[in-house]
Amino acid sequence: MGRLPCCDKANVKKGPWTPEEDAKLLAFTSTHGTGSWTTVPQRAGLKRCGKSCRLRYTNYLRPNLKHENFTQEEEELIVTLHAMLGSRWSLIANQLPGRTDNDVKNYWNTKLSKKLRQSGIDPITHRPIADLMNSIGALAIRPPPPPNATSCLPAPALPLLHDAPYHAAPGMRQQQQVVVARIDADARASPDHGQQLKWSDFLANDDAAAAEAQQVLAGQYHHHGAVAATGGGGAQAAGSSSTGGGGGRACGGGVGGGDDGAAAFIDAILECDKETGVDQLIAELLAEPSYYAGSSSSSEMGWGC
DNA sequence: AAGGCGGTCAACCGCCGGGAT
DNA sequence: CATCCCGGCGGTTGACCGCCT
Repeated sequence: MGRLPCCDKANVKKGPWTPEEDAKLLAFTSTHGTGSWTTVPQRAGLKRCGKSCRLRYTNYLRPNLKHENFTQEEEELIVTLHAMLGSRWSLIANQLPGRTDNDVKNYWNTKLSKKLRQSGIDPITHRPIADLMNSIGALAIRPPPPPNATSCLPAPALPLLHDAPYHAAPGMRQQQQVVVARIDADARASPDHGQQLKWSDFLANDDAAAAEAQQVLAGQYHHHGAVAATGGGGAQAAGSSSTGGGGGRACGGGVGGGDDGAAAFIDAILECDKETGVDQLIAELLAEPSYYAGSSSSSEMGWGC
């Protein structure tokens, strides 16, 4: 059983707000305040869902909202905070007076993420894309093709040994999309194969992220000018690729810094491979031409035709 | 001129957490 | 403790607009 709808959808208007509706809502909120949104539509004489009223008010009608373009300083702050908090837009928006979470989210999705990508920074991890490709290239090992297979293997055939459940902080959810692929030999070759690396060992908890954000806002963060540089700064804020060093618990190293969970996790796996000699096996497998299809870059990565 | 296409952004949807009962 | 209700949040959608061919 799903939840009951928040309002009677049959009698509720949807779509863009008219100036008349805006005026009614504004008049009501200015005299009565916002109070209980579920009763606002009825009391304000609007055929709208309460949630719709709240959204319209907070994103558009609320006093002191900025409607002009984002400034360079705001851009840099968004990038920095996103590097630490992930897509927790309301938290980010709280640090930008006059901006709403919807504003920040839209601006990120349409402009900033693209800008970062063009600067060679992965907008999800805030690490240089080249680094990520190297990591993935070292990890994405594919099983030998079946005898009758064509030279093109589908990516989903990858075994996922470390795709274990973890308690991703909300801001880290997108990092679930990072596929960490390993070969079975890894687990067998490891003397500690009973233990597995887990994302959770490498993820910052919310408090830590929030604390760091506060440090940034307190002026302890020295940003690096342009967004491209700030992206690097984001990577810096999240720890360099070597900060995860020492590897994960399974291989006896220390746990990577919590503020760069994904990077530390990947680095720990690489470190573990080194200790167990699996990296040699991986290198041999990578050197085997039959694992690759064609010569395009995506094919070289073994991701299809 | 018209259709295709991509970018932008307001709005919706569904889930979640917290407070009230 | 369990359930309900509400507000808040993040992801997604779709309308609109301008540019290009």
